[in-house]
Amino acid sequence: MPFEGTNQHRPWPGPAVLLVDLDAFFASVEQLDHPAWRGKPVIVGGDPDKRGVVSTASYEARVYGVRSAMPAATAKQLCPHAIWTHGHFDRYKAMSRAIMGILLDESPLLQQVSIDEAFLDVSPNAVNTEHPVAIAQRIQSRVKELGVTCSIGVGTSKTIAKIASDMDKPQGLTVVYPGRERDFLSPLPVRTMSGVGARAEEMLHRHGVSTLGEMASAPERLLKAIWGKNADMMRSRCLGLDMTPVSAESDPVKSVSSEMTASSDLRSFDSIAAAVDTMAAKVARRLRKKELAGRTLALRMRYSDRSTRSVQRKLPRPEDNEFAFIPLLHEMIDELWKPGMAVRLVGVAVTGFEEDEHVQGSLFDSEDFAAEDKGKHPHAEAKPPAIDADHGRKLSRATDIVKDRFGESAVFYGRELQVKDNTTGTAAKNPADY
DNA sequence: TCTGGGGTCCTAGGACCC
DNA sequence: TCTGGGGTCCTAGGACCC
Repeated sequence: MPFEGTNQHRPWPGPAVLLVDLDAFFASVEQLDHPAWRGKPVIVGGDPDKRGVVSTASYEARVYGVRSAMPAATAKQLCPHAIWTHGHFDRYKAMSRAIMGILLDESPLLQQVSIDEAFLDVSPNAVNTEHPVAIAQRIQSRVKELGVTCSIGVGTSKTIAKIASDMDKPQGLTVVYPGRERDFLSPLPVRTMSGVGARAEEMLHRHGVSTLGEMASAPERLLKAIWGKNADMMRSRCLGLDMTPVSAESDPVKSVSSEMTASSDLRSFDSIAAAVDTMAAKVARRLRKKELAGRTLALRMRYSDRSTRSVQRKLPRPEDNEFAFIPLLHEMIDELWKPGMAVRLVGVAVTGFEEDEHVQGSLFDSEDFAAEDKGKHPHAEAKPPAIDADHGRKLSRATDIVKDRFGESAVFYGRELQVKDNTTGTAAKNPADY
């Protein structure tokens, strides 16, 4: 194989990028923490009987055809004897941090893509004279000492490293030497390229384009129809001409959201409002933790036929507490839901963060709010909000303190209690529940 | 009781301004 | 009375990623 092998004597001029991908990460951590589970099929995911999906399957479970994102009910049929867990996210985060620390030992140019994936720029230069393959091998052995494994792709760009990392799993090391990029990419199916999803693949196939080599010479019109202004970029990536640098700076957060699929469809305003209130409280709490406040509030619903609709509204000013969100969200429910409709998912999102603009309580702020609110809603005086903005901020900070001390499930709002049994939402994510 | 949750980015249409 | 575009902001929907 011209692209594989780990011959360190072959010179490596120019840029070198690694993509480090942790193998079946969540399942591997579970097997590390539960010695009795090692060598056995382990599935981390939601409940098979509550519309859950598979988050990660161990390689022993993959033998049975179990895959990530598969309905948990399907996975259960394929592998009835699998060991099942909802997972321990805080534990995975801690392990991920430790592994990212190992990568940072090798190069400061680390771009973490997700909890289990990161790019690392290890281009040889005056400071780093070591061969990229030697660095990759050392990373693999150091990660293994922590009790999990990783696969690594080595290439001259992020595109190449990413695709290479997928070629041989688990514990693979795939190297594409400089100058070999086009030959490596050209025979691969279009779907292997990041950015080509189900929809793009289908359109490409319909036009007789099935490999990256064919995509590189596909008509301008076709690529434009699929990727718009990114068409040229996608074409050059097929040619191995990706220049996107590994970026150590993390992008600012642009939205914070929470959604929940009910284990059975919601059919009343009260049950929908209860779920929405819970989502609003979760989003608000995460906003406060991140010291963010947003000006745009969005509500999303998925109906029993799986169609989805959303509405969004501007707030008079940036907010970070649920008492500012909930009255508005209840009005938005009326836009998306009419009696008789069955709802399987509700989601709440906040966007529109202005730089450095987390809001702390101020008397002037709450007067501004009242004035603007009156202007928009002429009848506001007849129906004052149950909790004013200032009181809401104080109340939400008080609940934060209780939750920090006693855990997320220590505080519930009245409506939340009604749906606690009915949904697959917050309860499953809370480590305290296991 | 098949098909999650948390994100980012792009597009298209309408409002609005000049 | 009939009529242009460019720019920007907002909204809703959808593709895609892990």
